[in-house]
Amino acid sequence: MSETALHERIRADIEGQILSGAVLPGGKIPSELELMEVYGCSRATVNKALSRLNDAGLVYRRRKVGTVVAKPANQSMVLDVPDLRTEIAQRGQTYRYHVVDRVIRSAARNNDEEKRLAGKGRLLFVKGVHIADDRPFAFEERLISLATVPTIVKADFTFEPPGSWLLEHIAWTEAENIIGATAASEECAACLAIPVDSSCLLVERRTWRGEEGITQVRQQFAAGSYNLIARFGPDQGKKQ
Amino acid sequence: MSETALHERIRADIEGQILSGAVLPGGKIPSELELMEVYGCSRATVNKALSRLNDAGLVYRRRKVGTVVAKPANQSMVLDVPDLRTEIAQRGQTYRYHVVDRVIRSAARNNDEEKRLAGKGRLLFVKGVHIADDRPFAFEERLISLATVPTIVKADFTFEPPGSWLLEHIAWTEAENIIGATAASEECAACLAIPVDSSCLLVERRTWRGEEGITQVRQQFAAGSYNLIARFGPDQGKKQ
DNA sequence: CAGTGGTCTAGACCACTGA
DNA sequence: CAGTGGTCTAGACCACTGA
Repeated sequence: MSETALHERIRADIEGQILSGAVLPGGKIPSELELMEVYGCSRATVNKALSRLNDAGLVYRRRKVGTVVAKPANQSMVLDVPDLRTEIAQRGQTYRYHVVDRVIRSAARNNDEEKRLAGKGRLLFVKGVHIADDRPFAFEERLISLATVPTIVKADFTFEPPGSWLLEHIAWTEAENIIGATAASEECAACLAIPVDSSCLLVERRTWRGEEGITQVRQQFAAGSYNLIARFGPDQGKKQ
Repeated sequence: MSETALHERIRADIEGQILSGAVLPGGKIPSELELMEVYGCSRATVNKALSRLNDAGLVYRRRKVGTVVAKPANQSMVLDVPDLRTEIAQRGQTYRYHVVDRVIRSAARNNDEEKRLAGKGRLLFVKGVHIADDRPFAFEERLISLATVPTIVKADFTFEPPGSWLLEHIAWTEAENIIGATAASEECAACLAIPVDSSCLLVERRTWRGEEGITQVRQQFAAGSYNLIARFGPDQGKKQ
């Protein structure tokens, strides 16, 4: 085995040709048979390289036609949505979560979204503040489906905030984030120690496991105190 | 060949066991040799299934140890960052871009970021407002590297806004978005027809082609008028 | 029909790493 | 040392699809 695998070298070669513009969108990549000769390897190896490029969306492949460079209509970026406790710890700050309110209740009768989340069970509502180095950092209101996550009623959130607890105990299969701005309500402003109506970053997230809703959460951050970062680049694909 | 490929069936089987919680994080997936017997297939086939799970971050694999279910630390979502003109058109609204200012200048001497973007060339600065159905929608300040994109000096932005022009004419390989909130400045408030200091969603984006900077842009949206949406789900991975 | 990719097999040698 | 994954080969049959 050489330093880097051959299939990886082939993949990088072709990716380079695409990104440098040497092969334009719509342009053809050599067929697997041709690449076998160029690299003096088996078809399985070039197939692996081309399949990865296909998975990454850089090319598409069709029988008889061959492998073609895709158009960069690809405007999707990768947004890391980290656990707040983890993120604050990584900054070297001390983390604390303060529970403002904690109630078990049924879904509101006039709220279809809550009813979908609750299913046939009840909801745990938790309101709290994330605190970094004794300064309030995020105001959070969260609903959790007890039908999906019954064991969370025993959790102690002064020890571990509900978001982190859920991450440790439940695998989600689907999530949606809506990111916007809002003006701080009186309660939010009091919790974050900022003036009423000042500008806040607002993140609303819903997560599911298959068809079952797990949680929905609304987080507010004082403007400038926190940003989300989304990236697109060639250094993707490294995990764990 | 059956309806779905065998490697895909194996992948889905194991994914199901992970997502349902039948195998917990840290739990072991059978070795390739064991799975060969279970599914009565060759090692290459189970390897392909397990490799895809590894790429997706659901498991990690180590020699001698085997394949282990990863902790769901995997909090990366896909954020679509669409072209504003396209997005407004898709909503069925009429789109217009109003140029507030347009200047060609050198990088500011005390601004390292501008100097990196400019390289050895000058910068095109464009300030403008995106308008949907005659209502101001976004306030935008943009710098474009003329070293990288010299032909943009001839573009008519009343016809096509600079962001859309760039999308049509330049392929980028890397992009970074910083998403936060801010309070509207006097100028921004005037352009968006909102009160000074009201809450705005702020998107700052930089794009590169290889090592060369293409553009950096700062867009502000009145709170509530626009949201970004990021998703994670099983319907990912379909491209083109 | 003929070219191209999709998938699979049976086997091989090797690298890494826990015991 | 022994088990496990990483990679590769040479070959096979098939499905799809443009000409």
